[in-house]
Amino acid sequence: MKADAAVDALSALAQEHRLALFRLLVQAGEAGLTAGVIAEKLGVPNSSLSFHLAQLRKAGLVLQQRQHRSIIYRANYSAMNALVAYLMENCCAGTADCGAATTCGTPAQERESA
Amino acid sequence: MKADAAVDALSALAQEHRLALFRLLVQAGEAGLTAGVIAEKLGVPNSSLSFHLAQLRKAGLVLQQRQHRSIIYRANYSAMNALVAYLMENCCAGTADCGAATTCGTPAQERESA
DNA sequence: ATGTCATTTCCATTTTTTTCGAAATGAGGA
DNA sequence: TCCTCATTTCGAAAAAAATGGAAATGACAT
Repeated sequence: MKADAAVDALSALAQEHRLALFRLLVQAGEAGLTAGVIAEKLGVPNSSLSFHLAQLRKAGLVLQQRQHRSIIYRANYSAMNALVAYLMENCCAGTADCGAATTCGTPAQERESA
Repeated sequence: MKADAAVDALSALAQEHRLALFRLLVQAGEAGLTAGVIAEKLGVPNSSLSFHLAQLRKAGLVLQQRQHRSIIYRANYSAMNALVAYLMENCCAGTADCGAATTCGTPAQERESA
């Protein structure tokens, strides 16, 4: 993962409505949610929601798929995992004492292909 | 972790210089780095760097400590881990198929006390 | 083909964030 | 005490992001 992509992903999550939206999708799992349902749950106008969904999609954190008349949105778990790995890359100066068990101390290369 | 705190942390990381800075500290480990060294490594004016350090500190992602004439900055690994846990809270609708081994499927309560 | 419903685009406005030079602060060391 | 060096605050200007109503799009069903 490159720095630009990481900034895009973090910017996408760094907003009240988008963070709530992303967590909604993370919790919804494979089933996902339609734009309409999301707008209602968040209490945000459609035009605003559409703007926020586009940001998350541009950052690669959310995937969409048409289903009948609605469009279903899902969290992209692998993008999320890549972001976390990027943040913790080569952490703790190799001492593995930061508590990030899954990523700490692992060289970047090994993780990026996973 | 509350939503506001998570937005603050994500906003703090969602900026080119601050993300580079945080990763620098993550990789530096316990030894940390002085403000002066960071400014030089990032090629950012002191006043700008100070602004960015304050943002990261306000978000709880970075800790400071005076050492002789300089001030040493360190990444706050536990804040980072809490943020990741928040993002993945109750994920995948309980199916544990999103690859977030350490947090997926675990109820929020169990993790927050860890 | 036409109607209908879900979602997106457009636009102007408002709010928030970033920038950095110059001056101020603050903690040692001599 | 007084000097020096590291860092922070101030301030004002520039850049970027969020908002929401109204109009446009696009796909499905009849």
